[in-house]
Amino acid sequence: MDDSDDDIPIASLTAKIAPAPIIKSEPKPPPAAAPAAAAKPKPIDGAIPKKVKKEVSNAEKYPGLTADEIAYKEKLKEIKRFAKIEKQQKKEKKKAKKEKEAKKRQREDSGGDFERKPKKEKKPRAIKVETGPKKAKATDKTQRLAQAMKAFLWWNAPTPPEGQQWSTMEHGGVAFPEEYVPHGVKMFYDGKEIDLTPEQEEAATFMAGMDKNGMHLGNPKTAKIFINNFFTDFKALLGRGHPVKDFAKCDFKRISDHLEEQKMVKKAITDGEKKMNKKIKDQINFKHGYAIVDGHIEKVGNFNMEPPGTFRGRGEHPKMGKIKQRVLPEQVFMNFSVENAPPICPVPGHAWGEIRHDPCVQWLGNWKENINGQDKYMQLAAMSSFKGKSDRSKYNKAARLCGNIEKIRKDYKKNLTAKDKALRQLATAMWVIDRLALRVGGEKDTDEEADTVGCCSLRVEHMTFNPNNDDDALEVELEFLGKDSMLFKQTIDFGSELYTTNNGMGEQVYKNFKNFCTGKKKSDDIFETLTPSILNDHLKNLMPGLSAKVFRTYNASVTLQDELAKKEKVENWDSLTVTQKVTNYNDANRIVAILCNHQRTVSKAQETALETIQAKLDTLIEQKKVLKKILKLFNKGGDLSLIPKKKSETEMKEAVTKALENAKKMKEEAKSNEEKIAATKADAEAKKLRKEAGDSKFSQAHLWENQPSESQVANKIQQWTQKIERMSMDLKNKDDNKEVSLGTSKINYMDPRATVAFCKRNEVPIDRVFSRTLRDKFNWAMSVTPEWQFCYEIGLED
DNA sequence: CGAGAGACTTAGTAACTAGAGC
DNA sequence: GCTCTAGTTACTAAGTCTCTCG
Repeated sequence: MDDSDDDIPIASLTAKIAPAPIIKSEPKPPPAAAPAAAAKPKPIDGAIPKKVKKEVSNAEKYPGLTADEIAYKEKLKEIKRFAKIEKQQKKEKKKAKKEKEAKKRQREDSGGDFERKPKKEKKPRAIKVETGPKKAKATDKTQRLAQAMKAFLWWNAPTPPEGQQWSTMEHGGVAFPEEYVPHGVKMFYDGKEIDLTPEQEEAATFMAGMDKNGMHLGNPKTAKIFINNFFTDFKALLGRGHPVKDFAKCDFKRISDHLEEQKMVKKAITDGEKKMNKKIKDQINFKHGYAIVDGHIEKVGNFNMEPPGTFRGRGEHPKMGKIKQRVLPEQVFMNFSVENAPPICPVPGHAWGEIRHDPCVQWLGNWKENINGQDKYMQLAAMSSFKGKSDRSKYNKAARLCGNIEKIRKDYKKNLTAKDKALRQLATAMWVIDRLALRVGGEKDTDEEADTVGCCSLRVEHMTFNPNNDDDALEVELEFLGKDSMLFKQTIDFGSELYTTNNGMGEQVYKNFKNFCTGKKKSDDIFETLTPSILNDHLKNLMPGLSAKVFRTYNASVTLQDELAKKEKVENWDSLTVTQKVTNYNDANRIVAILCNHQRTVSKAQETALETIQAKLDTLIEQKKVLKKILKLFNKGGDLSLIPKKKSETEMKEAVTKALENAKKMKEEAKSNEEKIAATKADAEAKKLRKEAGDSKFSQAHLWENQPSESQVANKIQQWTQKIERMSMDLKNKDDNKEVSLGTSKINYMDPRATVAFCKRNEVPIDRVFSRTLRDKFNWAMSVTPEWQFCYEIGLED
């Protein structure tokens, strides 16, 4: 890893550049240079501006070339150097291996009973002389930065002045995506080639890159919206009087093929190039990925400016497909402390739009996107102190709800039967938010956004009374699209024990809903008197700081804790393995995820994978039947020559090896793009062949090349029984969980301290339930005792 | 008081990568 | 040692909630 200080932007930034009140970047290149530069060969990856000093010497080395071309040449050189070193290392390794084998052969040739070389006499171990402190194990810069961040325990540090988030803050600003480099591949209109300007070509390329079977174009309804929006923006780019008028006549096939080819070229990347790319990525990361806040290193969450493209709104978003424009530095605001040097604008000839020094907000950068006119922010990462503090106080607030929940439930229980309709609606909504864990559901403009709802915006059409035609039941089917257009579809039985015992008031809620829906149109609001602010204001009166979303956090955390406690009470709990305990934890997690309606869409690939497992399972079952028949032959003294034999696999194996070797060779030798594409194609073919060979092997795995013995057959039957059992369990698990997303509740809803305490009580390593990033995000929660409980008292900590 | 700006949290999906399994 | 898959991370859309302003 390069440790030169030119890639450390922050600590040395202040020292390196004089503080300037107005931000200006390097002088703008003459406008005529821009299109010319675009036509130049594209650098392999994000071009890192070289030092001025180096540029001068390079300019002498390559007279007549532009800076970009020089940078490109230099990069190529470096890649070649890497490749050379790698080749050399391989050669040496091979040589060493050869020598070792030769020696081995020599020993074997001498009859195997060779005389061992007399062992060299061991030198007496030198007495270590302590020369100073032990040298730390070599670590790379990323690791050292991670250690530095870990060393800062914000929960022990003094807090900034009231209302302020920080006292000093400096950072490297946002990184911008590379300028668009035209590929020159034409689109066709009505069978004819169309010339496009780089800007138009870029837009056409966005469309060409869309997955035809993806979530936008794969669905006829959304595809129509997407294409309409795209084409409107595209036509605006083409200008008035342009021959392109009808989307149906547009053909982007050539461009999509070109994109496919580019992907293949990228796949055929050598190890040297991979290393080079990683190095470049690291450098950008060091430059923009860290901030210094009140003297501590903090990780930045998002420092890459969102690149232009098509807007991918979810569900039936009315604006999906519109072109998301490229954001220029002039549109971006930077926020940092006044005494620090401003981040350098990385785009030559441009400057930041505005400079702020506002310590009351967390954001480092801010810009507006052109689709919905919404603000976007550059912020610190989830593991930072900013996020950690707000996360902890979120969970503590939810814990305080433990001590207030009885009072709140009493309050809405009383109001459920109030004479005032508004009060009854308020109480009913509170019941829904508490018991069904729905979001509050703010008002939405369906011309601008997808039509999704939450509690306050529920409409009559979302409720079906008596869906099962059972007049005695108090059942209601709730069906609507929630956040991210995720379907919520549940039949609520208000008469069930779940909603009637412990002051559940299920029957009353059912009555209220019936009452609120009568005499209304389908498109009318159920709670016409209620808004999120009325609801939240009321909640605030019951408990300071309380809002609707706290109920989701509270319910998720309490549910997790209760479910875990239930599991830990099982008699044989202590004898369970760590893996079994983790499975139990995941089961509890799943209950929370279902409560919060956290879903994921099953992708085509996942669906195919499931089908493959099912097919394999079917094969195994068939094979077991065959094995049983063979065993019968033994038992009944039948003709053993009838036992089917395994066909030779050698030929196929050899073909596969040959194809794979050939593809590898092609990949290594590929220089031009055409060769790289050919290599990737050959590789795909070889892998296909290998898969076929694997399938064929699997289909006769139960057989033998020679006649088996009875015990061999019996053994195999036992093996197959176990295999079938394992595979069906696996399939069932995968099928049950394919649509539930466990991650969201783990990241946002369940108090991490409950998980940490569970792990400590049960000697489950924390990394079995929290990934690296989650452990970093929840670093403040790691020190709790095994007895820790999610309760009112812990909420009083801050 | 309501609308909307502004700030921050919550969310699913696409892309990437580590490590289990052959 | 290599591949494939499951788990993880990056990305950015879509919510909630507070505060200000007219």
